[in-house]
Amino acid sequence: MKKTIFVFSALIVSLLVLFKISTYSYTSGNSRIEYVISGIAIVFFGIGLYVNRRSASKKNLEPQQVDLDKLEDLGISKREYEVLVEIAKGLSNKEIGDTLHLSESTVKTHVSNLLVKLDAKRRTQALQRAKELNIIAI
Amino acid sequence: MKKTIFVFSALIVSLLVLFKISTYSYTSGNSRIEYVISGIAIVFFGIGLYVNRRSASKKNLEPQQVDLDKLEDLGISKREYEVLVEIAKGLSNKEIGDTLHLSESTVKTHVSNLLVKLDAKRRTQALQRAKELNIIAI
DNA sequence: ATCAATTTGGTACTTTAGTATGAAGGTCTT
DNA sequence: AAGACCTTCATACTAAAGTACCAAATTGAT
Repeated sequence: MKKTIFVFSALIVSLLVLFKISTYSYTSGNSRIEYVISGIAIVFFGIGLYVNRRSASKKNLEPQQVDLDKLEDLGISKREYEVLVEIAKGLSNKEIGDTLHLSESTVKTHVSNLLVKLDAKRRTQALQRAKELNIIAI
Repeated sequence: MKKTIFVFSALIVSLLVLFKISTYSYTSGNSRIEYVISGIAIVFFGIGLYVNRRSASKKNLEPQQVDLDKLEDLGISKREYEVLVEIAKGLSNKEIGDTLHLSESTVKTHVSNLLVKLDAKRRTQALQRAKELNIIAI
């Protein structure tokens, strides 16, 4: 939350500076108050833009972030999830067994359980469901 | 661009209203100018937030746009691409045939050609390659 | 009109994928 | 310790997926 602290600090400083400017404007000449107000409006409009740009760029990354809480809801175990990730890479059951040091039989068991838990008939459908549920990246 | 028009209209109206308030504040009593300025700051900060929220939600959709020029480079025909899209939805060859009004044989032919053109051994690997090449959404 | 590529479809075959069922060891909780 | 769940693996089977050829109608460009 470093960004939040920075933004709020900037807000407070801007507020103080503008208060002083407005006070100065008042004592020296009133005809410039409109300009000061315009300046304040522009500055805070810019700050509003900046703050949301930060949070927006965050949100662009979040959709590719996995929602690991949903795994518990779906009853998907760690090992099953590991298999799911390898499926997403386009590997066959045999290849998944090699990379995770499992027999093809075990992989098939995990895949079968995944299909039930993801309510899918095929591994491609499982991938599509997993993407919908945000439990795998991209 | 209806949103842009609305936002700028709101900006102009806010500006006019705040100018009148500030003028009134000035003639009736100067002690409230700080409050007016604070109000202006908050309002324009909020407008800045709103404007960026609109444009941010637009940008979230763009990265999932397909790069159709690459299809020519890869030699993937229209029909083959249609089959690829259905594969991404998790459909079986039979189901793809039903939705595209093709026999399962034809779908198999298209899939086989896709696998060669995408340099994949399986349909799941084809999906992963297609995502890498940005030729399918999500 | 001809040639190349696309689209469609078939048969026959091999290879993966997926189901069903059983079993055994490990872990964690009550 | 007993029960529940996870993990591992096996066998036997069915169902898809994928390959290899072949063939014919369609389309697009030269």
